[in-house]
Parts: sequence; C-alpha cells; structure tokens
Amino acid sequence: MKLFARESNSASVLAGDDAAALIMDVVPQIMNYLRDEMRLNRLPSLSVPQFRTLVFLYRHPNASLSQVADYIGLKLPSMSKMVNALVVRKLLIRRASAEDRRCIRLRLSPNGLEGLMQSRHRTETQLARILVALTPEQQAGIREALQILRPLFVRRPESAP
Amino acid sequence: MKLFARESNSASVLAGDDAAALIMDVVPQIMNYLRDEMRLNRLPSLSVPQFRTLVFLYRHPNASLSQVADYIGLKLPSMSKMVNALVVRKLLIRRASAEDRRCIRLRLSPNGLEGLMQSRHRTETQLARILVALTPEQQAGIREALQILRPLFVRRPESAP
DNA sequence: TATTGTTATACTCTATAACTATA
DNA sequence: TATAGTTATAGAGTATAACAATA
Repeated sequence: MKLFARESNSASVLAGDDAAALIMDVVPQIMNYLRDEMRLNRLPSLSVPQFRTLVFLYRHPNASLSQVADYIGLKLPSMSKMVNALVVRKLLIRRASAEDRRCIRLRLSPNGLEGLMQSRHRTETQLARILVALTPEQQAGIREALQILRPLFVRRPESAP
Repeated sequence: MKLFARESNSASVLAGDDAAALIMDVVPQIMNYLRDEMRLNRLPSLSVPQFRTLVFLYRHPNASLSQVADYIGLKLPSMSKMVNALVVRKLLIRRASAEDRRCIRLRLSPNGLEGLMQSRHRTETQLARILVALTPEQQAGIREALQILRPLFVRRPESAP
C-alpha cells in the first residue's frame, strides 16, 4: 500500500514534505493560532470547542447532549459540563424532551445567537487578515482541500472496554 | 476588504462554505483525530506537542529551550516541564551550553530517535489508511494547500503587558 | 541590570467511575 | 435491564509569578 512519493521507511514525516507530515505539522500550528485567537475574543470569549458547539446548535437546533458530544468529540460528562457553563452564561437553552424525558433539547438563546455572530465576525475578520495574502486561486485550492479532508477525520469509535 | 464569496455580514462561517469557516470546522476535527491517534501509540506514547518537539529537535539538534518553546507555541515554564518529562523518559538529552551557561542544548537521545521513528511510522500508516481513499490529484491538492497555509499561522507575538 | 531557565501554584479541559431519573 | 444525562474525582496540559544562575 504505497501512498506517498517516498517509501514508508524513509524519513518523510520528519522531512515534512508529504501529506501525512504536512498534516502533523500544519494542523497543530493552525490549532494553536485558533485557540489563541478565540481566547482574545472579547464579549463572549469562547474556547474553540464552545464555539463549535454553538455553530452545531445553530445548524441543528433541539439536538440532544449525546448528539452534540458526538459531533464535538467529547465524552458525555465533559460535554455536560461545557453545556452547563454555556447555559449558566445564558448562551444556550436546555430543556427536557417531551417525548423522552431522559433526553435534553439544546438550542441557542437570543444571547447565544448574538454572541455566536460576534465571535464569527471577529474570527472571520482575523482569518481574512491572514488569507488576504493569497490569490483567489490559492484560496480556492485551500477550500477544496479542506472540503476533501472534512469527511475523512471522523471521531474514532469507542474502544471496547 | 472583501475576501470571500459572501458579504461579511452574511452567515458564511455558520454556513461553512468559505475558507474561514472550513478552517474553523475542519482543523479542530483533524486535531482531535491526531490527539486520539497519538495517545493510542504504544511504546513511547507521545502527545502531539511532544511529538512535534522531537521532530523539531531531529531537524534542529542542540536547540535551546527558548527556540523549541517558540516553535511549539508554549511558554517557557510549560516547555521546561515537558522537556524535563522527555529527559526523564530518556528521549532527550539536555546539557548546558559551553558558550553561555544560561542556555541549555537539547538533542534526541538514541532512544528518542528510535521512539520518534516508531511514532512517525505508526502515524504515517494511520494517516495513509485515511488518505488512501483519495486520488493522487486530491492528495497533491492537499499537500499544496497545507504548504500554502504553513507559513501563515505563526505564533501570535507576546502581548505586551 | 538583563536573560535563560526552573519551581511553585492555579486554572482549564477532559476522562473514568458512580449515580439519578426515565424508559 | 438499558439509556441519557449529571456529579464526583482525578489527571494532563498550560499559564502567571517568583526565583536562581549566568552574562
């Protein structure tokens, strides 16, 4: 199963010139940037997972805790804690499901929607400042690459205990 | 300063179809995957920053603590702690610089080099399993996009206190 | 006095285990 | 008994502040 230009016993990841090496190198670097950037957002300062949670609930109102946890990639207790913090901050509304009272239904509060919009705007502005250095063709190439990568990195299945 | 297909007051990040939105969506997702994958690596289980540190010292032997911290994106105390753990695990060698005894010189131990190679091999194999679904053209597009993104997301400068 | 790194301490985030409530 | 979520607790990772050693 040969995938890259170099043989697998070469130093490709260490040399940094194939897809695997680039992913290991560039993704953590961008992640650091995003974390720092989000933390500097005033008004509702959101962590990256918190921001992603709000975006998910914007797209999927009335989702359950399990559904959000699965998408974000957190275990239920961690997600419960994070959601609770967002509820306390009045960014989310949490209510019991009518059909199955074990489930909760989550949705953005008006406050949460406004905070999300502000955070999005600021993030987009910041990223735009960086991406402005690129040609439209380069930007299109990046969009295309990310769209290809998006469906590939799904959450690992639970390791059977 | 118009950069994207949509106006900035539209819901582009929330719709998820421009470069900024894709970065916010896809990068954390891949990062989660990498974290989980590295954690499952047996032999020397390394966190993502630990792995990056070893790669950096493979490429830059005898670097100082400050140089590594700057590249990885950690403050000195955090980096010092991490390096110390790697020294204790016999993956790194730390010695005082001869010219300036305030500085330390860091390099991989033979153990560290071997651990890095094993970790790299496993990571590459895992990523290859994912990327095998793509055509060579798609892989080339991804490499190109990541190479474009790599120099753009450098560590934020220290906020002046 | 300025710089390099370490130690002390605290905070954030996440996980596992035990528990509650509902089905 | 099985499932959705919460609470209790612990561990990893990072930051700021105070410190030590060297320049």
